[in-house]
Amino acid sequence: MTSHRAPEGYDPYAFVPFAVTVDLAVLTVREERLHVLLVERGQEPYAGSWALPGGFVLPQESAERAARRELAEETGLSGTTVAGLHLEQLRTYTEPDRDPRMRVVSVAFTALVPDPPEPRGGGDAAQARWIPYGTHGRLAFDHDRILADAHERVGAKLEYTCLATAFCPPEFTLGELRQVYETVWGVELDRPNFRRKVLTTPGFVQAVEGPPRLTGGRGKPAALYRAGGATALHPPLLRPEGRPA
Amino acid sequence: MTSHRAPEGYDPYAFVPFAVTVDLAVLTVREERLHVLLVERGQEPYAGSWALPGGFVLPQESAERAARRELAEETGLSGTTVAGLHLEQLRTYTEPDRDPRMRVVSVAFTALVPDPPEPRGGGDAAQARWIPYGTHGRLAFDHDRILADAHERVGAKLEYTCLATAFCPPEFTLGELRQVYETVWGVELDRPNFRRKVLTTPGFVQAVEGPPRLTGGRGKPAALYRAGGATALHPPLLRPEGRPA
DNA sequence: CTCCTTAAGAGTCATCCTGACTATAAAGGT
DNA sequence: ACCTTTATAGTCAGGATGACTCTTAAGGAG
Repeated sequence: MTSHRAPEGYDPYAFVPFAVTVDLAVLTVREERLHVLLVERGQEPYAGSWALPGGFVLPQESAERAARRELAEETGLSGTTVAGLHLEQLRTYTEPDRDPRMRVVSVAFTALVPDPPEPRGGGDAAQARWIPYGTHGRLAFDHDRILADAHERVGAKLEYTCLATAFCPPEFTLGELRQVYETVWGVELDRPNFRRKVLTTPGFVQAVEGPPRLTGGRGKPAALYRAGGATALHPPLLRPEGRPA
Repeated sequence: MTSHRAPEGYDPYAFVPFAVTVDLAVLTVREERLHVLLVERGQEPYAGSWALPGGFVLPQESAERAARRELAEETGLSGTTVAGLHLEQLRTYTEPDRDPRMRVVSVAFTALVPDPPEPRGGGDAAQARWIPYGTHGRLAFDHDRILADAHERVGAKLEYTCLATAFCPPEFTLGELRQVYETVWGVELDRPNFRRKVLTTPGFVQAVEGPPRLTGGRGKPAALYRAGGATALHPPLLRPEGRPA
């Protein structure tokens, strides 16, 4: 069988049309908790339920472009801000009955954002809010599954990439970076060991000149760092206890 | 915006229908080389070019079911054999112009098969063949990209999962397992160190009772092993030289 | 039959990385 | 003045790894 032939010969409309959507698992760390951006659905099915933001891919868009467009619409972030965000394709969800209305294939993305702005309630959603991970009830469609997959994926990528800096503002302390790991993994890490690991990995972070940040927090003021150029972590920074599949 | 509303209100047919296909990067290790299952396209576009096997997702199928069905059709493997194969969703390719005929979104899968049967030339493809990785010319559509992504993904997963056993027959020697790593990574590994790592990782492999395999090869006969129950490798078995992104 | 080649398998050793831990410095709160 | 909190420096033992050496057991060439 050739790769792209329709079931009944070549005719673009000889088969059931699929709708293609994107769904976004937008994660952030706020006040030492992992938060997810959710929208409240305004219509059936699942009216009143929380769902991941997302929407249809337009005729001339790639899925990633659609994801960035939807993200800007939902969060009120500027287009240039959204353009720089870490956005990664997670997986595509294709179960025939995942949407009761019609056949919808959804390309899911994960986005990591630093210290997030409060989303505008506007747009087309009834409301869009940052919800602490796990405190939402059941989400619409298969979005529970998507969100769980996103969490697992992000947790795994923290191990062997420098992705954690995507949760941080441009300049951050090592304490804030450690907080990202602790929050996503749900564990406590040893401060000195974490520091040693980050600082001895070439290109993970780079020190920022100037005085320590004058923060309102307690304790000794911390030095500031920027994300370094590296993307991969060798050797990785493994989760304690070994990672169960 | 609610998650699944059509651009112009709710009407399943109010937007351009997308075709949804699956493409398969089926990899195997044969004669110390990585091979890919490719089909020769019988019609335009790209008639005469090699392409990844694949095809349209049928109305009541998930993408994974479609992938298994196509794989059975292309390779002539029995349904039960295909059911047990390692099949993993790789990524979805959605560039608007990736297929010149129409808007086609393709969900790509990676499959790993042990010592492969020669595919039947039958089916609908002009021919289906195992081709040594890299010796094919340019593939049709964006299949070069898909294949490269599959290679990279498999190489990465060998590091931190027990996936390598999916390339091996039910009973295999440590030399065969090492050959998988060497072939996919394109490096040579130290025999004793590889052996130590595999044997000290709980659940990676389990020894098979009985005499060593009477093989036609030279050298001391090797003991046989089966895949153990473990799926993750902790700590991972990292590629030499550090992995560039 | 004997030597050579090949690969399996056992073992050594130094180095690097990590986890656990102690200690000091510098801020805010009471 | 203390106490709490956090950053930062440093130590130390054990595990994992990379680079080796050595022995064992097969096939092939002469």
